[in-house]
Amino acid sequence: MASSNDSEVRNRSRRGSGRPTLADVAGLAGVGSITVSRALRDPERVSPELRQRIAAAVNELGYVPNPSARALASARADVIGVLVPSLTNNVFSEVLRGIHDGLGNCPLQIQFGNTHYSDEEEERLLRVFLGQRPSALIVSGIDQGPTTRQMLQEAGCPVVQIMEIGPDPVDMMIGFSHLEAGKVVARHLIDVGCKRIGFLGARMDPRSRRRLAGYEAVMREAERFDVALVTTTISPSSVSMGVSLFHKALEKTPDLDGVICNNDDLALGVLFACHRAGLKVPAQISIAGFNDLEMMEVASPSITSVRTPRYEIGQRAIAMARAAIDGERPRRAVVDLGFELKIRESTMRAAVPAF
Amino acid sequence: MASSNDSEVRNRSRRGSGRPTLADVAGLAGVGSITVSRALRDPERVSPELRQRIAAAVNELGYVPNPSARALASARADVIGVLVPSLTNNVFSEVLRGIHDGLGNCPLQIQFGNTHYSDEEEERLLRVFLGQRPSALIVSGIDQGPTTRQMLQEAGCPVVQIMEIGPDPVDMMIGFSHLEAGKVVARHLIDVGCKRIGFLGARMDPRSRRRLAGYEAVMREAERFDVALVTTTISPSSVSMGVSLFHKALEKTPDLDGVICNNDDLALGVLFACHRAGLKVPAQISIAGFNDLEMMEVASPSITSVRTPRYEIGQRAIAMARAAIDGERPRRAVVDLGFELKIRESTMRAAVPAF
DNA sequence: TTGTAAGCGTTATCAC
DNA sequence: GTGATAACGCTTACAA
Repeated sequence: MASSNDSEVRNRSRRGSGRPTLADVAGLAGVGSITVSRALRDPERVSPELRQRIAAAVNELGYVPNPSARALASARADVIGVLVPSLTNNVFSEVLRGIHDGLGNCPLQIQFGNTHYSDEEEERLLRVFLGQRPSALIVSGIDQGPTTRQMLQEAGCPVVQIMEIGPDPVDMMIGFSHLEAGKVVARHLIDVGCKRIGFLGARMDPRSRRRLAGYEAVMREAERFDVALVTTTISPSSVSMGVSLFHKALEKTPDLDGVICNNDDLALGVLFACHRAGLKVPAQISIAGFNDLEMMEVASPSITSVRTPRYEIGQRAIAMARAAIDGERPRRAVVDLGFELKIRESTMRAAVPAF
Repeated sequence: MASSNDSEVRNRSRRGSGRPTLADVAGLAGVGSITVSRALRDPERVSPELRQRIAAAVNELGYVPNPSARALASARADVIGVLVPSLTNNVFSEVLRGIHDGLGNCPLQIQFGNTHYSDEEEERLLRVFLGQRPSALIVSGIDQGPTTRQMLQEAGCPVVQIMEIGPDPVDMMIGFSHLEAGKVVARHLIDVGCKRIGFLGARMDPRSRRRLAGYEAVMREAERFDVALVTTTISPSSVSMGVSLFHKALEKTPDLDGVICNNDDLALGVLFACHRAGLKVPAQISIAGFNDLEMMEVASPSITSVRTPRYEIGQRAIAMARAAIDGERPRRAVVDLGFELKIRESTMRAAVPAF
């Protein structure tokens, strides 16, 4: 009998879930429970023979490890906390999909939090997450408030900021430059000969504002900027919001011949509004969106948009986090995944000479 | 000194996270740690005076409870496991949003799993979730495999099946009848005078199939059913898939004058395809979708669809789970949230006499 | 109402 | 390579 008193102790116990424990497996396999623990976590460190006996016992008992006990004993949970600002926005559903897929079948769990674009909520959720001693944290954006930022810095685990890049990462960053993206779209509309290029934006979170800043910079440089061309709202983005923003814009600037939308929902709304109003796209007005949702390519006309690497951001954020957890730590790494302007029918008109 | 040796023990400790514990709070407040535990979980059971001293100590120390320790000691985690088949599909993002919002700020955590429409994956994830001893489980659909169903039955916690209703709930159910929804749309297109009504479907998960069955039943009853009218694929749904399914359907049945789409993505694709082909909607062809995404109402023409209570399903599923956790158990409850046909321009043509 | 004692199931530590 | 022992931080059971 190699068995210690592990299992006897268990028999006397008054509480418990009734499910098999490490000690039960150990008893059945005739080894100490710590050996079972090792065999499960790092099989290399246990002799092949015991390894097999243990595997058999695990199978017979249908043993499933208790993650709470593991977390308590090791002072760290196999959980990655993920904070996103929205679940409605399909941009973030694709990020989440990338995160899930990036996980593969490694034994890490994802814990989501929806901040609803609120700094206070982000701080609150972070506090909750930190209470679990997560293995890593993934947060959206680079504009955390001072308290949140400090909490992240003192989190004691890898932190990945996603969606955007900037000069001063808490730890790691992965995304692209929204300012540049805004510039590229604006330049494109100027190149195809648009004179009065409007900007439509909803939500206007920090990333939206930076895309707007890119637009404004290019427009000023071309001496075409006009505040009346910018129409925004802090309300959430939607296709119908695209319709109403477009109507507002037309009221202010009836001579509009190009519209840059802060995302594809708005662009689709503008397209529908043009259909209804009998405006020819792109002959009378050009439309550009942002994110390049799948539908942009098959819309009629197809809509120019900026392809953003949403899925990749999620997937690689997890990869970076896992690498950091495993000790391969290129800390303070900033990864620029770039973006790609997809030029489509909605902006394909012959360039018009400047005068 | 009311303090026991709690804190002294802690000082000798060799492990630990360095973060304040219940015992530290107890020491500072001059009470036993169990009193702090009670004060935190059920303030009513502690005298106002101690309650206040404890609150002060918690604040001073910045104490955050350790959920692993709690879960281990109480043999149950404050976690609700949620299994959905997809994160891409915006139907489920709205369910998730409802779930999050239904939670409010109660101290329950959500653990998501994405089954990717796979029974095996569902079973695997369920096994993982069960290992955490969740407080409740929410699963999508009513077609779990036998193993999964048995695991759910033996889970020992409330189980809510969502999205659909059926005769034999594991525990609780909330959703609506997809068969009826399919029937209602088919009847509507017949009512507006369509003769050759096609059905377009992607993914074809069990709910899709039941909507198709509803369509087929009504079409047979009207003696208009024709297998050539049904065009489906097991590939995921998308707007571009709507375009290609529509092309396929037109090849088989060029006399198509109505299209019922299994969801709104497909319907949007059909609308775009009609635009490109110069087909007038609804004059030459009627289009109906499913789910009533926000964009259906502002599309041009606006698209008839079936409004489904996705957000409500999520929200009420959580409410039901919470009620059951709290012991108010109307077990084996089936809640039918219904649906609503939204008739819009895409099917608004004068009814044509039968001959 | 409050406290004591004894676990919950696992892992870190150190000895063999 | 393997094991006994003592935590990990909290809650249940029972006593006062």
